[in-house]
Amino acid sequence: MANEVRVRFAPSPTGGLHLGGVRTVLYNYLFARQHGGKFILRVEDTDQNRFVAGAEQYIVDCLKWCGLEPDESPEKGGPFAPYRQSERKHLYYQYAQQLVDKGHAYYAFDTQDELEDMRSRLKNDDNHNPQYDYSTRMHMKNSLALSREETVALLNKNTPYVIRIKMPQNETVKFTDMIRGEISFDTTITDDKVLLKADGMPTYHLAVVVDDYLMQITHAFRGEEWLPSASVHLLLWEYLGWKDSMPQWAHLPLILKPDGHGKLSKRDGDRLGFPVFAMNWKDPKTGETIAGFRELGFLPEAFVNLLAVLGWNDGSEQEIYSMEELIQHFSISRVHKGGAKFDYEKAKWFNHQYIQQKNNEELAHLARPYIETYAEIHEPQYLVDVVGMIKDRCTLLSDFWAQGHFFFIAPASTDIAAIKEKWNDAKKQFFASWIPKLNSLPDWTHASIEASFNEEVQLQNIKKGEVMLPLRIMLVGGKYGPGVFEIAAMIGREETVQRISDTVAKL
RNA sequence: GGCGCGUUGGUCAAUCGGUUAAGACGCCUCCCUUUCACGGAGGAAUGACGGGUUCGACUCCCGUACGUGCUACCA
Repeated sequence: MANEVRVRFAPSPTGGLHLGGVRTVLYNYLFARQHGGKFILRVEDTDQNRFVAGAEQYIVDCLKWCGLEPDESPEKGGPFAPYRQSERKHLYYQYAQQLVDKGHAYYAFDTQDELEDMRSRLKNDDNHNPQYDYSTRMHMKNSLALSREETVALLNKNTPYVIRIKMPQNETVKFTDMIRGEISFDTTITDDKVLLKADGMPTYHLAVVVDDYLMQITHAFRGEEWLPSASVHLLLWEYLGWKDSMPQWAHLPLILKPDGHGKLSKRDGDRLGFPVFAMNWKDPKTGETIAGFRELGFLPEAFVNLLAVLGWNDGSEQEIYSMEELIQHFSISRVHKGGAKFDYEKAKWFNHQYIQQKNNEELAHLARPYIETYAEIHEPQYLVDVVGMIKDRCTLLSDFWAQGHFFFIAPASTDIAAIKEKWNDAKKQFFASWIPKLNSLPDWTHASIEASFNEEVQLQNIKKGEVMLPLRIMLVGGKYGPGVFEIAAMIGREETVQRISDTVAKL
């Protein structure tokens, strides 16, 4: 137990779960499984203003869909419960107080207005963001600048306050990141971060340290955006006297917008036409739904695979990995330092690969909902056969309808124009005389249909190519799909004849 | 502005001082296919820039540029 690997994913339940979040989960999960350790889901819901109903359940559902289920979580429980920081509120104050007692933190009574005032007063071209730090703290309303009596008086009057860390001056904080190697910061440049908010809730900075310690986290993986504040966390580990139990850090590279600047955000999805969230997310406030990979027709295995290799590779040429292979091959030190632009085309390629790998029974099961939205499926085996015939040309599960609708219902629209262009009496005659032959064909197989077609071509002295495309368009609606005689065999005699005569009538 | 982190084709990327600088996606050409795909064979396309160190740098060091992140009582 003492040396057990324990990692955690600590999302803030404020909305949909982003690609990058899922990748962070994945890397945590792989690392835990690889070391026979535990993967913990801890919900960081310390900001009550940003509470979003359903967001936590959504995250849990996403992890389930991806097959990345935690060993300990708010819903599952575990030896370090509760796993929701809002339910651990009572834990944090004592540590903040401990820091104040040791002189590493202090009470600050400044109101929002006073804070804003200081910032706007000090803001200039050389200082875009004035900080609450060594240079300003003695001019503010806090227990460092005020006398002991004044402080006590304010406290007794129940004046709202926060507790801030007192960042030391001119110290260098160093640590070794598992991905980036040695990283150092000058403590002077970071501000006196709020540790405990006026509502009694901890900020991320305090909560992450306290909970990582209490939950015996051994390795902490998080996004690169946390790097600048790592010095605060390191100092906290030290000041709280827990330095020896501090986890090893790894700051993951960001996933960037495919077209240029900045990290990928949910807005980019709508803008560029691809999903950013794992599953559909419906914002309970606006009612707006943001598309997810799942609903768009991605397989969870493909989604996990493509995320795994976005920023990591094992040095080989392998690109397709099962979860077991990922667990075996993954290595945090081979994760890239630089951010990666997300490439939706490549993402689709992965999904196509996984669709091809699946057997037809499984695929039929997965494609079923996408088809049932539009048409009734009478015979399960029929679906299985159809899926087998069209899976080559399906990249997303949703493609099964686009590529196979004509197996279930007559084409909603037929590309008449493409036939009309070269339509003539000879072709008209061909179909007119072929229909009765079809009606009297002794057996209805793609081979017999094709043989009959060839015979008729001979008889009418017409070029086969002249009538193949019209036939396809009549049955399918457009210039696509598997072999036309296979389609005819599948949809049956009656339907085939019906579609041919219906289309001919329109010409 | 300050500070951190990063930088190999359009994109994902291998290389861990000596290679004709892999591979994949996408793109282009051809083959297969009387459709569309799949598949097969080819092709175009890469070390930001400038200094060092070294017999030798994509690889190590330093600058510059560029990108990106942070700079909240948000995570």
